[in-house]
Amino acid sequence: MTRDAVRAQIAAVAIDLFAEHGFDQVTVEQIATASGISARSFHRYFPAKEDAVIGDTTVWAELVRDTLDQRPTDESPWESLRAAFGELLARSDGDRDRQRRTMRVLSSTPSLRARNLEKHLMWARMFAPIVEERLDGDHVELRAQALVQSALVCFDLALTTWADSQDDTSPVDYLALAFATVGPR
Amino acid sequence: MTRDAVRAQIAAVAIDLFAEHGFDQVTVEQIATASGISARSFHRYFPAKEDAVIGDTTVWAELVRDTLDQRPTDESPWESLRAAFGELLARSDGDRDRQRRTMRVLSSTPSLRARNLEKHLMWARMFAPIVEERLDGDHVELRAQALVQSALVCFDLALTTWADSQDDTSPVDYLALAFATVGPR
DNA sequence: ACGCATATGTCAGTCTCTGACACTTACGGC
DNA sequence: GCCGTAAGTGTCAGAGACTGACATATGCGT
Repeated sequence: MTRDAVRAQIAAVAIDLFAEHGFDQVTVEQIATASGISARSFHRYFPAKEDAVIGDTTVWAELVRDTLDQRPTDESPWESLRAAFGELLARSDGDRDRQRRTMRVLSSTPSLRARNLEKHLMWARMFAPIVEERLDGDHVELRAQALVQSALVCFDLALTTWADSQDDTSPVDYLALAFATVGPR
Repeated sequence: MTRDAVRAQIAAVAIDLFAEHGFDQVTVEQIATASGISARSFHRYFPAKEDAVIGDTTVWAELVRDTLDQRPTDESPWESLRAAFGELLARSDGDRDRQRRTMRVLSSTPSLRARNLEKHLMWARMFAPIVEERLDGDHVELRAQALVQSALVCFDLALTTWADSQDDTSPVDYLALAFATVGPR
C-alpha cells in the first residue's frame, strides 16, 4: 500500500470516529488502535490530530491558482475568482458522501473550522499576487487581499452550507449565490 | 487590584515575552513566573495560552452588534457593516502602541491567527441575524453570512495592515478602502 | 544471503490544560 | 475583636498532544 493510501485509510477511520463521538472526545490513541497502528505512527502521517480531517490541500490550491492565472485579463477579478473556485468544486471528484461527512465534522468543530480558515490564509498568499497584477491604482496589495479573502469566505460558506443541507443543491450554486451577494459589480 | 486589572497586567507581561521570543518559545510557566504567580493561576485568568493575546472580546462584539442594530433600515447592509466596524475602531481607546504590538504578535503566529478567526466566527453568528432581517428574497441566511464574514475579513485586514505599516495612516482609512474594494454597490 | 532504506514500536520527556485538595486572605455580621 | 463564609492561590497528580532517540522489522535490489 502506498503511503498516500495508508494516510487516506487512517483519515477515513478518524473521521468516522469524530463524526460519531465528536472531535475532542476521540484521542489519537483510539484512532491509532482502530487503524491498527501506534499513536507514534499516527503522528508520522499527520503532524497534528486536526490534519486527519483537513489533510494536505496544496494540490487543490495549485489548481485554483493555475485556473485563476489562465483567466482573461479583461475579466473582473471577482468573476475570475468565482470561476477559479467553481473549477475546483467541479474537479474535486471522489466519494461525495465522504466529502460531505468530512465537511460536517469540520464545520461543527470550532477548532477545526479555525484551522481550516488558517489554511485559507495560506491560499490567500498564493492567489493575491495574481489578482494584484490585475488591479490599478493605490494600495493594490490590501485590495487584492480583501478580494481574495472574501472569495475564500464565500467558498468556505458554500461548502459548509452544502454539507449541512438536506437537499441535493450543488455547491456550485451556493458558490454563485454567495459571490453574487458580496462581490463588486 | 480588580480582577480585570490583574488580567490586563498578566496579558501585558505575556505579550512582551511573545514579542521578544515568539509565541511558541515562551511557556506558560515563564509567563507565570514573570508575573509572580503560579502556572495554575495563569489558567484561572486565561482558559488558554492564546487568550492572553486575544482576550475577551464580547464587549466589543456587543458594541458592533448594537451599532449595527441602530443603523437606518434603508441603508445598504454593507454600508451599515462598514459604519459599525468603523465605530469600533473609533471607540477602542487606550495605548495605541500596545495595541499595535499585540496585533503584530497575533498576525505573525499561525495558531493565534487561527484562534482569532475562531472568534470571528462567533461574531458572525451574532451579527448575521441583524443583516438577515434587512435582506429580501431567497437564501437570506447564506447571503447574510457571506456579507458579515466578508466584512470581518476586511476588518481584520485593516487592522493587520495598520499594525504592519510604518506610517500613521488610521485603521479607519484602511477599513474604508477594503470595504470599497469588496462590497456590492 | 547480504546490505540498505523505509516503516514501525517502544520509551522517555515536554508542554498545555484540568480536577482535587489544602491554605491563606478579605470581609460582613455579631 | 471574633468568627464564618467566600474568593483567590499554591501544590500535586494526571490526561492528552506531540517530539526525539533508539531498536527492530520489513521490503527490495543485487
